[in-house]
Amino acid sequence: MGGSVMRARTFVEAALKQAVHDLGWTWPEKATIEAPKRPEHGDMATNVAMVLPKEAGSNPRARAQALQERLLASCADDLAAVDVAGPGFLNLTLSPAFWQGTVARVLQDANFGASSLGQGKKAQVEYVSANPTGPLHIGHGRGAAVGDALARILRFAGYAVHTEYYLNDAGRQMRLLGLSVWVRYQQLCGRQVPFPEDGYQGDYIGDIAARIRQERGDALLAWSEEDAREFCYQEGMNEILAGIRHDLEVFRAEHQVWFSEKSLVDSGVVEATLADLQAKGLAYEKDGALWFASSRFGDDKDRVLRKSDGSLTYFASDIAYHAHKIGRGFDLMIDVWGADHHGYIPRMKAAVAALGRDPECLQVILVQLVNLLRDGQQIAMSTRAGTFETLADVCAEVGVDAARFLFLSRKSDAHLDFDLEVVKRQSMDNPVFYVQYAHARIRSLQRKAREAGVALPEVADPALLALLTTAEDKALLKALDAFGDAVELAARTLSPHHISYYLMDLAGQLHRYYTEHPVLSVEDAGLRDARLLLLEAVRRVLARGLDLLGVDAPLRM
RNA sequence: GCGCAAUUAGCUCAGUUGGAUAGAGCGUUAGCCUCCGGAGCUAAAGGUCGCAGGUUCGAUUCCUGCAUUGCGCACCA
Repeated sequence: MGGSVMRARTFVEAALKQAVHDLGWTWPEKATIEAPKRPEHGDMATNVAMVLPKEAGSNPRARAQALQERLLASCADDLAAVDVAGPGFLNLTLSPAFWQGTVARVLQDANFGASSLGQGKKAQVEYVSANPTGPLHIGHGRGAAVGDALARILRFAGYAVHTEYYLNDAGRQMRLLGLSVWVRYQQLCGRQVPFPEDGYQGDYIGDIAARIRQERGDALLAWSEEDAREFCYQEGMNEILAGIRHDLEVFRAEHQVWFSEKSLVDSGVVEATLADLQAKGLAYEKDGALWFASSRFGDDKDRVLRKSDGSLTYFASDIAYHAHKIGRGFDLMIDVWGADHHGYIPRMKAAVAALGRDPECLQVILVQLVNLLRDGQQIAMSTRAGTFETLADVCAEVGVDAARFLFLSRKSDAHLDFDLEVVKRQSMDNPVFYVQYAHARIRSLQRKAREAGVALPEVADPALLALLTTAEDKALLKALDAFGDAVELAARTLSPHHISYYLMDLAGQLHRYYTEHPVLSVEDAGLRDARLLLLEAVRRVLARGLDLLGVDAPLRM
């Protein structure tokens, strides 16, 4: 077997399947292969002997013993031990050489840990998509971190990923934005105009109005009400949007496409989609409104598409948008939403079904609200500006790395306390420093080595790697080997936090190793070189893992 | 009232195709610097995985009921 080019799980799976096949049995779907928690259970364990059909042999333990003999005969070089345990578990211990080969695999493969899970399928991640009516706040930041990390992880897992921001530039909120700016402008010009009750009250509205007045003077007062409002809306949205784009760029959240809702309406895609639904008999007129028969696809009730006053609901353009996505050939559509929109999922899935697709093509990631604190005291999240509530302000205070890592250290659908003082702290309260420190420590060691004239060996010679024999060596090697498993888990479950947990574990292994084993001060030059190679492999995996989260891997701290 | 989610150590949380004695950090306690960065490491204490049933060789994981908490239930966005 070619154990030297495979990850442990891949190797074990192939060897086991071959052994099962050789014995004339078929691999059961329920069989699992996993790294056991307890070291005495070997490096990899399988329940295959227990879940094989009864007719395959007398009892689980006997089947396990047959497999044991088979494996020892065929893979003696890579297997140090095969044990039958408990009710029929098969515990495999891989040879030291196999684990040591992990260093070479990492150093030779620039994409170590990458997966072919996605098989090149087209996936789209739509995230943030906040209405451009004000600056992004901390909650949007969490959505941005999750969406962006998801895109990075899915790319690494073999998907062709596109990222997109859906711009709600049509509808009531936008009219209200225009009106809010217009009223502020008039007030600046000395007109006594009452501010609309549901208008946007943030200071940024006044700033926009002031800028318009600075550029145009009182000229707008002579315009028609409609023209002035339209102008104020355009100016307001453009300025706010520019701010959003800037904040996202600083936050390292990339959107390849900014998709305009207005363009959907103007180009007739919305009307065409509604007509299509009607033609299929899935939309109908009632009480002067147009309804979508979403209850036929599992939703609680039917939903309005066009109100009796003739205006479209947001749901109508949302359906059209997803029809457009489907038309662009995405196999997987991922929408990142605020968790308070969870009630919206059944109707959106119903829409996808009505458009003729498996509703599973749409995966909605819910992102819970962020509780912003300072020293345990909650910071009010009002619409007023001034406190540290915008994403930009928070990033300026705690840094992008710390903010992103914290957002990605928890399941997205769980409440999160974001304490500004804790996130600034450089301790395990704030794991980003723990992981980054591990990377910086290795860099520091490599600097020291260079200064001492010690070069990293160009090839990871198995004879050198054979010197990596301690318990800490093996723990580190196994952790490196497991990177691909973490990537696949994160991609499969659309959960970036698995990468964070993996990195905290790997960093912990590194710190332990560092404390336990000297590298440069060791007598034996061969052992020194072997350890340098191992640490470079760890550094590369740390850097790649951090990159999947959009977090910097620093040279020094 | 209906629906969705959550409930794991004192605190904050991991634990996804059901696996062997349930994990991490913080906090607490006791240790580790003549040595490459102590922003680190080691160890201890700490649990009826909300409660009660069920499914099976085996359940924190799957099913049912109940309790508590949060969110959602518009011709709102």
